[in-house]
Amino acid sequence: MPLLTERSPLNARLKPERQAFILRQLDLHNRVLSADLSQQLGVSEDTVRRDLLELADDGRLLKVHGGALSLGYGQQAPPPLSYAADEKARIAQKTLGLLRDGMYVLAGGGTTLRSLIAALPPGLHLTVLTVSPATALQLLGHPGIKVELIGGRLWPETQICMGSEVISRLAEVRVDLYLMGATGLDPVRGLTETDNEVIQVKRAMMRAADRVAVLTISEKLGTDYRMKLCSLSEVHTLITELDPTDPALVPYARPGLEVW
Amino acid sequence: MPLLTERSPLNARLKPERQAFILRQLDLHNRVLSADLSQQLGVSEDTVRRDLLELADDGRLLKVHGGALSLGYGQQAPPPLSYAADEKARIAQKTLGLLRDGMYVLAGGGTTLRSLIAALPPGLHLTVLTVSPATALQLLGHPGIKVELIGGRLWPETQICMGSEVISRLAEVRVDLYLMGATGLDPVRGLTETDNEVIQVKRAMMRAADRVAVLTISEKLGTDYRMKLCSLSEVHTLITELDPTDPALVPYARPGLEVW
DNA sequence: GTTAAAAACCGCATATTGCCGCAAAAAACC
DNA sequence: GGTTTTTTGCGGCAATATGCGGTTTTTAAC
Repeated sequence: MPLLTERSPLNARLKPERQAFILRQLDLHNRVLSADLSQQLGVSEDTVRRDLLELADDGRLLKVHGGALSLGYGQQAPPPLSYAADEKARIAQKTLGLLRDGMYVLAGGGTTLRSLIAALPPGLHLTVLTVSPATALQLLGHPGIKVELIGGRLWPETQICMGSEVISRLAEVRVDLYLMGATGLDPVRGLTETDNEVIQVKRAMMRAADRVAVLTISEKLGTDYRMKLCSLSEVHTLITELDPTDPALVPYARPGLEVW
Repeated sequence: MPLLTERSPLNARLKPERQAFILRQLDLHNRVLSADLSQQLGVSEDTVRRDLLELADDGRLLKVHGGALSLGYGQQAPPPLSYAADEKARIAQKTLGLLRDGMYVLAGGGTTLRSLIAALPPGLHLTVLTVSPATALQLLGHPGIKVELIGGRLWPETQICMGSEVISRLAEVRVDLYLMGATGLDPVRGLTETDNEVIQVKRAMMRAADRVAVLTISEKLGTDYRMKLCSLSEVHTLITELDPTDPALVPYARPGLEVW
């Protein structure tokens, strides 16, 4: 048992100093262990853990079992939620009803998906596959979720990985559910997109999934674009922020398509 | 028994003198403890506390539990970029000398890499492969750069894709340069890591690259961790924020290793 | 799966610090 | 010299911070 060397290592007796030290270590190594910090700072692990909790509450780091991680270097700004935050939160809440513990889920990009991720309950255990690095990074904040990133050429316009490499990877997997964001959605034309590459990727994802759920704000209902992705009959669940009985949703009701 | 430093505390009995003394101590040490000041000044801790309160009200210092901190403490680790932004910017500037138009480059994760990306000139044409989604996303801001994301299981601890899938993908590529961040770097033990998985990925990247450059702030020089990644002889270029002639870099000088 | 170790959590005891009010002392004022 | 104002110290009490023992949860190993 080492005697206290007259003073703790960095004279970090004041709480702000301790916490600054912790953040500095995090910057340096991206991860810290409570046990290490306890020894370096000369305080009990309980104190370290309380510091980590405070810093985590302030959004300065991500607390995990045994220590802490620096959170996504870039996107530590928590409020990048887009304009229709309320609607998307409602969509997220409904979507939770689709998720079961242990599921394999494909997730696209888009702000609606981000909102869903923010609403995921801590206890949920999922394996999520995605072509969107942003989605993948955001999912890291949820300890129960395993994240599989499908790599390939990353395009600036869509911020997702696209290309033949991605398609062939998707052909090798099978998942329970595909959570898809929509670009254009019309009762007659079905789902439409502006980019042909995106269509190829989304189709590959649909083929890989037992069930396809489309998440979209009602604003996109009735819009269509040049390129057709698929017809509504290939979608199993449609989730909007509206009540399922809302008149705007009537044109979409059909056998085999659940409207939530 | 209070030691008399530089000035007899008993001479500083008047409030203005006491407060001046406190501010001087703060300038000197960036931190003061109420208990210490009470002893040094020969007044009660209550008086010290009242002094600190006044000074805090005047915005001259930051009062915390147990003492006070010099201002600017909270700004030491602002969210935008990590604390060693200056050093990393200098590293980035040097690293640009390694890059040529049309190159294929492997990039790791880490804040040093992010700083480099921020410093990339607009005209530069590169193809960058990376296992770090955060790095990939940041690169999207540069029009001239093609981004290839190597997918796989994404781990929260490191925020990079790791695993056998990544390794086998890396075995299939060949690039001109690998820009590597360092965890531990020691003249004797070479490069060391805390995580065995990371080592596997980094080794695969080294095998894929004609040239390996290690980017690190000097703070990491002389640190080592449990697991050995490789010896210094396998590194071709070492870039720090220091001048290449700096004494701290002397132990690293050897044939075949350029120190920038 | 089961089991064992580690970490997290909880409540509590304790020590330190902060704050309020008061009274005495000092200083300032007339 | 007497009065007023400021300053200081002290006691009591609340708030904070920290460590410790016990239990629960998580993780990892088998």
